[in-house]
Parts: sequence; C-alpha cells; structure tokens
Amino acid sequence: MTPPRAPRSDGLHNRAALLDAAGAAYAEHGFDASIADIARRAGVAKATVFHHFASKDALLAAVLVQRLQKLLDLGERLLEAEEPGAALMEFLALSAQQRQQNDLAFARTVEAAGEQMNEVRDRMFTVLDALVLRAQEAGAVRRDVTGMDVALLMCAPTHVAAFAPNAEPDLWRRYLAIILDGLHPQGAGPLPGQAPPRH
Amino acid sequence: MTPPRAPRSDGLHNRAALLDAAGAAYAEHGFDASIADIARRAGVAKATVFHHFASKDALLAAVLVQRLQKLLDLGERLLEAEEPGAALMEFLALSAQQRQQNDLAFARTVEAAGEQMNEVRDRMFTVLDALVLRAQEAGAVRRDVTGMDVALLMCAPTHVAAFAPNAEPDLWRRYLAIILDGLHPQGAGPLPGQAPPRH
Amino acid sequence: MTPPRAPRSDGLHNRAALLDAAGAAYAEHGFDASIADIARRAGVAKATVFHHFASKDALLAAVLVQRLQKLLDLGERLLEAEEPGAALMEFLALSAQQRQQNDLAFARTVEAAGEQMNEVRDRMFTVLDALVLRAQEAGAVRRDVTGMDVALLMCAPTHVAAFAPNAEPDLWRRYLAIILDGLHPQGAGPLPGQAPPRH
Amino acid sequence: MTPPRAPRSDGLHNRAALLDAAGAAYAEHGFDASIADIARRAGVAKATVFHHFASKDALLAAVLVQRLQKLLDLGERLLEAEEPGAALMEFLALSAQQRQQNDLAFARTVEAAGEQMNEVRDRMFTVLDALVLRAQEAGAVRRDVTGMDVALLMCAPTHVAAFAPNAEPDLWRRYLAIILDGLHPQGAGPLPGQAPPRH
DNA sequence: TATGAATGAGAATTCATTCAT
DNA sequence: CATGAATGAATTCTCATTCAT
Repeated sequence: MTPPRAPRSDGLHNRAALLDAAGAAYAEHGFDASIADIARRAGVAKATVFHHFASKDALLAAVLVQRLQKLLDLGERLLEAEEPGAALMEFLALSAQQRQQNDLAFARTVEAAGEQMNEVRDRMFTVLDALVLRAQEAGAVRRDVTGMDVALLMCAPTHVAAFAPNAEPDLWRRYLAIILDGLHPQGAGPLPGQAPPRH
Repeated sequence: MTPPRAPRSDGLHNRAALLDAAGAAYAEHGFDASIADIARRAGVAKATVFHHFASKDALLAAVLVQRLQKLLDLGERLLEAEEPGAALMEFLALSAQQRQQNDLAFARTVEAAGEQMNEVRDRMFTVLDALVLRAQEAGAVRRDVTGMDVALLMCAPTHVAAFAPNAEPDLWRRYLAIILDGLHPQGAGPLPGQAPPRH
Repeated sequence: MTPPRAPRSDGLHNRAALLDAAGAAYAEHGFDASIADIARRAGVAKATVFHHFASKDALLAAVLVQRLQKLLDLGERLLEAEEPGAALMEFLALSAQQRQQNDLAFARTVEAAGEQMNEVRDRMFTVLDALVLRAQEAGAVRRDVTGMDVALLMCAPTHVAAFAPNAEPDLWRRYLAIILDGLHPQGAGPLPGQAPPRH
Repeated sequence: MTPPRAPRSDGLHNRAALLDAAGAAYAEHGFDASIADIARRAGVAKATVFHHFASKDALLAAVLVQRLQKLLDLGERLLEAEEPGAALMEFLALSAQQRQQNDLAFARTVEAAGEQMNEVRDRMFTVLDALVLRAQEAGAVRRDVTGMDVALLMCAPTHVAAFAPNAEPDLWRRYLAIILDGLHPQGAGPLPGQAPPRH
C-alpha cells in the first residue's frame, strides 16, 4: 500500500513512520488518539512507541514541533517576499490550508513542554512579529496588532469551520477573509486591552 | 458500620448541583471530564449522576441546552433593541463574556442529539438570522454574511484567547473587536465560497 | 390494555401485578431479569417491589411457588384419573406445555428457600411418587424409577428444545416422547445407581 | 513503591491458565462468572484477560470451542468403531462424563459466534449425523431421530441431574440410561413434529 | 532495536437495596 | 402503602506504561 520508503536505517525509519501515523491518527480522532492506534498505523508494536518517545505527550510534542517547523520555514521564506501585505495574507492562508489543528498545538505545548518545542515556538513568534511589522509599514495591516495576536487568530478559521455540519471543505476561507478584513487598517477603532505576552 | 447518610436533599437540588458541577468540570478539563470528577464536585455518589441523567452524553447535552437557553433568551430580548447594529455586537459580547466554551457545543450537539437540543439550537439559529438581518438593514453589517456565519464566528474570540499563556481574562475582547471590524460593511471584498447550511 | 382487574384492595393488587410482571420478565430475560424491569412492567416504583418481597430472591421464590402450586393442583386432580399410565403422561405433557422453565426452579429453590417453597415442593414430590406408583402398578411405567426421577426428567424436554435455533415451538414434544418411551417397562435394562433422595 | 512483578511467564502458559480458570469458574457460577473471578483464579490481573481475549464473550467462545474440539475428536475416533450402536452410546456417555455444561454451549454459540465456533459446531453435527446413521443401519437406534436430535438430548442427563440436591456424582448415568432406552427402536411410536434444523 | 506480555489506575454504567417523605 | 432519591459494590473494558527477552 504505502509506497516503498527510502530505506533509511531501521531506527530512523520507524521514528518517521510513527510521526506520520500519529499525525494521521490525530487528524481522525483528535489529540487523544490512542497509542495502540498510532502503533497499529505505523506497523510497530506499542512498546516501540515508547522506545522512540518518552511518553504520549512527548510524541504529541514531536509531531507539533515538526509541523511548526514547516510553518516556520514558510514564514522565513515569506519574510523576503516583495509585497509585505500579501506575504502575511499568504502565510495565514497556507497555514490554515494545512488544516492541521495547529491551534491546540499551543495549548498542549505548555504542558508537554520540551526544549525544542519552546525554541521553535519562540522563533515562530519572532517571524510572525517581523511579518506583521513589515505589513504594517506597508500600510496593509492596522498598527495595533502584534505577531502574537496574529498567532492566536490564525487558529480561528479552521477551528470555527470545523463545527459546521455539512460544509464544503474550503469553508475556512470565508472566515479567514473576514478576519483579514478585520486586520485591515481602514476604519478600525482602537483595540481594547493589551496584546498578550509571549510567555 | 453504616456511614451517616447525607441529610437528604430534594431531587431538584442535586440535579442543579450536578449541572453546575459538570459546567465547572468541563471548564477545567474540557468535555471529557470524568463522571467521577463531576460527582465529587457535586458531593454525590457516581450512581446518582445516572439517576438524573441517562448517560454521560445526556448530562453534557443537558448542560449545553441550559447554556444555549440562556443565550437564546438574551438574543430574543435583543431582537427588540433600538439600534440593530449595537444589538448584534452586544449579543456577541455577552455570549463571549459567559466564556462557556459554547463552541464545542455545536459540534457535540450533533452527536449527543436529543429532542430539546435540536430545538434550542434551531431557535438559536433563527434568532441569529434575525439579528443579523436587522443589522444588515441598518447598514451595520456586511450583506454577505448569514446568521450561521455569525454563529460559528462567535466561538472564536474566547477559543482563541484561551491559548494565550498568561493573558488577562479580557483578552477575548481584542479578538471580538477585530472580528467585528471584519463584519463591518465598508471596504470588504466579496467572501469566497458559500455560507454553511444549518444542518 | 389490561382488562380492568377486579379492584381488590390496593396492596393485593400490586402484589399480584408484580408476580405477573416477574413471570413475564423471567420468560423474556431469564431469571436474572432486573428489578427495575419488573417494576416497570408492573407499573410501580422499584421500592414497591421490596415493600412486597423482602429481596429479589424472595420474589423469585414467590413466583416459583405460585407456579408449582398450579402444577400441584393439576397433579392432585390427575391422581383420581381412571388410567394411571395416561395420567402420568398427561401430567408431564401439561407441565411441559406451560413451558415455564420450571427446571431452574428446583435449583434456585435451594438457595432462596422459604417455608412455603419447601412445603409446596415436598407435596409435589409426594404427588409425583403417587402418580408414578399408580402407573407402575398399571404396568405402564418401569418399576425402577421414582417420583423424584420423574421430577428431574420432566424439566428436560423444554430445556433441551430451547437450544434448537429455529425450531417450531412444539419441538419439546419430540423429546418428551422419547423420554416417555424410555420410561416404558418393556425392554429396559436395570438403571445404574440409585434414585436421588428428596433432600 | 513498585510491587515485585510476577516472575514472567510465557504467553501461552497464561492463556492456557485462563482457559482453565474460566472453565472452573463457569462450572461453579455458571456462564456469567465475572472476569475478576476468572482472573483471580488464573493468578493474573484483570487486564491480562483482555490481552488474550478480546471480550468476555470471546473468552467464553474460546472455552467452548476448546471443549467441543475435544468432543469432536472423540466422535471422529468413534466413527471407526466396530459396533455402531455401542459407539453412539459411548459417545454420549463420555460426553456426559465430562460434565462440562456443554448444553449452554449451543445456545450461547449463536450469540458469541466467531468463525471457529461455527466451524467446530458444524463439524460436530456432521459427526453426530454419521454416528446416528451408522447406529440406525445397525438396528441399534430408532429410525426417526437425527444427529441434531441427539445433539440436543445429550445435554439433558447432566443438566437434569444437576438439580438433584444431594445426589451422587454419577446420577446422570440413570438419566442417560433412560434416554438411551428411549432411543432404542423396539416399541416406539412415531415421534411428533419434525427434527429441528441445524441453523 | 524491537516486541509480546503484563498490569494498575481509571472509565462508564448497572443493580439490588435502603431511607425519608 | 407507595415512592423518588441516593448509594456502595460490582462489572466490563481501555489505556499508558514497564519489563524481560
């Protein structure tokens, strides 16, 4: 069924298979997919999961780090785009398109911690701050939002769309569009409260 | 041998206590808070939970119905407000302020069903449609959103704010403000896709 | 639905309704039908069951006594029949036809005891001994079986037939016929062992 | 803190121990012996039961299959015996002697299903048909009974004997003898109804 | 490295029974 | 007499995790 994987050394192969399997399981059953399920999907024994990841939470963390890493790469590339406004929009669109419930990522993150996690997350915020700043300087985004604000908001479209019973899979685009309109500078009263801190 | 029995309290009291306890438990541990936890909070035995609610899902449904009912009452009162634009805004603000994760409500709803649930939910959508329509006619809200769109979006602010690590409790107001700005009619390109169906 | 009962005083009415309900429940779910089920069928509250019967076992015992009583009456009437052989056959046929799993009756009996139970059961054995004796004297039944033997065997046909998957409801007649043939005097070697004692 | 672990025993050992324990528990408390009881008897944790058998029903099925298998082997061996009449008698005697309540086996079978179960049961019926046919051809058994009839009747002796209060353990032999006499060809009127179908 | 086996800690749910009204 | 309410004990089953091989 699965296309013959490039035969890396056994250890790495299983680790990668587990990350994939976990991702698939999370997508289907949410973040409390069982270890048994994940192991089955990866074609290994349950105990092997613990051979590669210290705990269930550690596996979750690893998956999230992997995903965030990808997003991070995308963000860094977009930092050098010509039109800063469009760049930010694109970042949000692509991140939503992955539809991986990155949202919960942040929540769980706190609990599962892990060195790597913190590092990736921090760099993500840095990139977002930069993307936002450039967009603001180009006049494409209102001045009173921060990268952290955007980080939180980027979870909303897919999360919200997930609750519509029989919607088309692109429904999130509607809500991303509304939020983007809300981020535009024209005709926007000052925001209440303060932007949330990073930590 | 026989432990001193609890001083006999009338049925309705315990039922209400259970609804409260469940609400608290859900707030703390999410919707899979255990029956044991809920019973402990309410100060009753596990079996008593099942005396009042047929199953775990039935309890969840009862809690959600209760919450939606409150919101529904609010919405119906606001239907008669003088300024339709402000009325919709207020509805969203107050519904968010309850901070009850009304969001998942809609999702789970489908599964846990129950006569009452469906009825309350439908009436909620009807009220939202009306609120939105009046606001649109008053020129306060863009013409291309529906009550269902708003129903989905109203979950976003508190959901999103919940992931900020050490934020002030009013953080959701920021994101509600942004979304409201996104709902304003001026300077808003046409939305992609179609509004989701009710069912 | 139920034909208007002769309005005995409330207490007795409920007691009778419970016995009926228990019988029906046992027939459908076997002897571990739940008290809740029985109460529901009788249209009374669970606690009322315990008002009339000291325990679940006591209720079972009462039902069994009632049934045995009926059978006992039948047996006593048949004691005066003209053809002793036919009389015994008829007793067995009619007792099987009631298809009430009288069998387990004896088993459970021991545990649930109760004065009445022991008395009825003893009288039953006495009647059976007499029926058998008369049949033996008439040359219709082999000499080496006792009333107790017959008491045990009479459970077999319906019990055995109950395990046939899609059989016609009269299947037990086949097995009763075979057993009756086995009880005939002609061509029957001596039985091994001793007939079981009454107690 | 950590209790001294059981000295590690190989999987098959525990599986066998569980089958034995289940058999013993069934014999004592009937087929609704609790998993807890069975686990205790086998000296393993409750969860271990589910490691070996998917569900309570699966365990029951496994026990029954194992028993039927034994009986099946016996039957197949007896198919080649010299005296067909004696062969059938011996089969019934030995199957009763195992005193395992094989009876319920057939009943439950239908519910607990399972591939193996159906197969073994079917082969059992086939063997019984053959045994009966040979016995009939030898003039030892009446012509109007089938293998299915005998399958049902073979449960009767032990079942019936089980209800005698203080009987000697060989009591079932009496009732088997009577039934065997009933199966003899001489002096037996035609049986009412039709033999039950296999399924 | 990988795994089958084993398990303790819960999970939801059922049930016979008791008590105050 | 009747009952709604309450509960302790038990039941089946799940799951993350550990260990010996």
